Amino acid sequence: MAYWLFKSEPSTWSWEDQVAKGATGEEWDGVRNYQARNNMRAMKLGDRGFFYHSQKDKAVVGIVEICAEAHPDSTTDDERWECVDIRAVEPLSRPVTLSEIREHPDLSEMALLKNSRLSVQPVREDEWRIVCALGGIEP
DNA sequence: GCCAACGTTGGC
DNA sequence: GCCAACGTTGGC
Repeated sequence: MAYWLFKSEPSTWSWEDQVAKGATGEEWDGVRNYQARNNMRAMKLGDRGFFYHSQKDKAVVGIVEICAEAHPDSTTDDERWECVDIRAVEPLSRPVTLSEIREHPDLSEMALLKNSRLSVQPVREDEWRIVCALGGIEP
């Protein structure tokens, strides 16, 4: 199983919006960046991801699961762009903020810090475990 | 609201 | 295929 991180501005699409979609989930559409798209193409059914709120929150707030592998993005006719569907699994007991991640010595390699503008990122298994621990949930 | 970083576009 | 111009993102 692989791990990922999905970044969203809460004013555009928030964790609460994601939770409201329930087990059916929702397309992670609108991505127009090749690196982010390639990451989504690499995702397998059942892979897990962090849901990160950018802008005001700047924190990982929940766990999501891939519930449909890459398929054409319904918001465009441009066949270059694909997306996966994700569904909310559970919220973190407490959000893990960007500053906490930055301060943690074992999280310094996270794409969130190294490539802050990438909206869909891979997360290493050790990073996954640490952030889950900080968030007060089981990995 | 500003600005740095960075990805994309388009002219050459 | 290079690179300048431009647009967008996201932290501060």
